Amino acid sequence: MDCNCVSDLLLTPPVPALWTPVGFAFPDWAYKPESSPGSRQIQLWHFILELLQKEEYQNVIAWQGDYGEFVIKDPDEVARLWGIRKCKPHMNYDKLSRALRYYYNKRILHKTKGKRFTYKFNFSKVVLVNYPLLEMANSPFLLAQSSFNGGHTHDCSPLTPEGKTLQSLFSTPRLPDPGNREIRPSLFERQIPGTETEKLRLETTFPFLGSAKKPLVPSFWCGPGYTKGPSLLTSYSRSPPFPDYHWGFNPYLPSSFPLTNSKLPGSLYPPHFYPNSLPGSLTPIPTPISLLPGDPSERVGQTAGNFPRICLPPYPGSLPLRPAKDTTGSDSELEITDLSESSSENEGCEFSPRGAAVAMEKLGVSE
DNA sequence: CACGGAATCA
DNA sequence: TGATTCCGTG
Repeated sequence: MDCNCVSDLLLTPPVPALWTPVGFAFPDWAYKPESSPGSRQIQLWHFILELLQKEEYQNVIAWQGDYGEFVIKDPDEVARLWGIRKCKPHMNYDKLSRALRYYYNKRILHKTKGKRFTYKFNFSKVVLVNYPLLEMANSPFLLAQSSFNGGHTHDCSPLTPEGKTLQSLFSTPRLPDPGNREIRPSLFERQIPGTETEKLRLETTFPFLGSAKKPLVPSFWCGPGYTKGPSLLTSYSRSPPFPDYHWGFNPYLPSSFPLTNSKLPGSLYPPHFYPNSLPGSLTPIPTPISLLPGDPSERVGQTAGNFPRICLPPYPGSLPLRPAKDTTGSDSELEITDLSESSSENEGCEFSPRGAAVAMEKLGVSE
C-alpha cells in the first residue's frame, strides 16, 4: 500500500508563539516526532478522533448517540485508513477491532452493547491539556477545593462556583445513581492514600506535570520545526455531542480560553495566559488552534482570526443525562473531556522535519 | 460480530 | 506501552 503519503498534518501552521506559555515547558515527549499526529506512532484512539473530526469521513465514522459515542460506518475503510497510517497494509477491521478492545479493556473506550461498530470514548482517560486548567491544577486554589484536597473522605466539601465549574470539567454531570456503586470517581475525586497524594493526583490529572512518561494525552503539534507549544485545544469540527460547559469553556471548542464573553472568573487565569497579559481586558486571543491542516480546499471559510469549520456541538441544550446503563456496570459515564488535535487522513509513515518541508511543497492533494 | 488469551514486536 | 497477529470461543 502507499506509504509514501505525506503528512498533511505537517502542513499545520506552527502553534503561534503567542501561545507558548511563559515559564512552562512541556515534557520532552510532547516534542518528539513520534508524538506528532501523522506519525506512525499515532495512537488509534487519536486517529479515530482525527477521522471523527473530518467532514469527509462522515460516511466512514461519525459521532452518534450519546456524547462521546461514535459509530464506525465503514469498518473496512477505517481499518484501511488505519493501516495506511501505520503502514500496516494488512490491517483489517478484525485486527482493528482487536486494538479497540485493547482500549476498552483500558477503559479508554467502551463498547456500546447491542450496537454494531459503536464505541464510546471515556474522556476521563483522555486528559485535557489546557493551560488554564494546568495552572489551576497547580494553584492553591484548586488544591484547596473540593475533595481534590486529599486525605479525607470522599464527600465533597462545598465548592465555590469556580470550583464547581472546574470540577465539572472533570466529571460528567451525572444523575445521582445510588444503585451503582461501581462508578469510579472522577479524576478530581480520586483518593490516593499516602503521603504523595497531591503529586499523584496531579499526575493523574495532568500526567505531564509529573514524572509520568506517556500520559494519555493527545499528541501535540510539536513535531520538529514547530514552535514549541501545546496544541491546546483544537476544534473538533465535527463536534461530538459533548456536554456544554456552563461558563463558556468547552474543551471541544477551538478556543477554550475565556475570550471576550468569558464567564470565568479572571482570578483563575493567571495573567500570563494571555499573550498580552492584561488581566482586566482580555484581549481576544487569536484562535489558538484551528490548525486544520492539509488540503487548502478544506480551509474554505477560514479567514484570519477565525477558526475554520467550527461546528458547535449538535447536542441539544440539555444533556442526555442518564445514568450509565448500557454497559454492565462498567464506567459508561464519560467523565472528562478534552482534547486537542486535529489532523488528517493519510500521511507519511515516517515523520521528519524534512518530510514536512516536502509536504509543504507537495501541498495539494494527498491520497 | 464480539470477545479473550497469548505471543510478539518496536 | 500500545499495539499486532494468531488462534480460539460463542
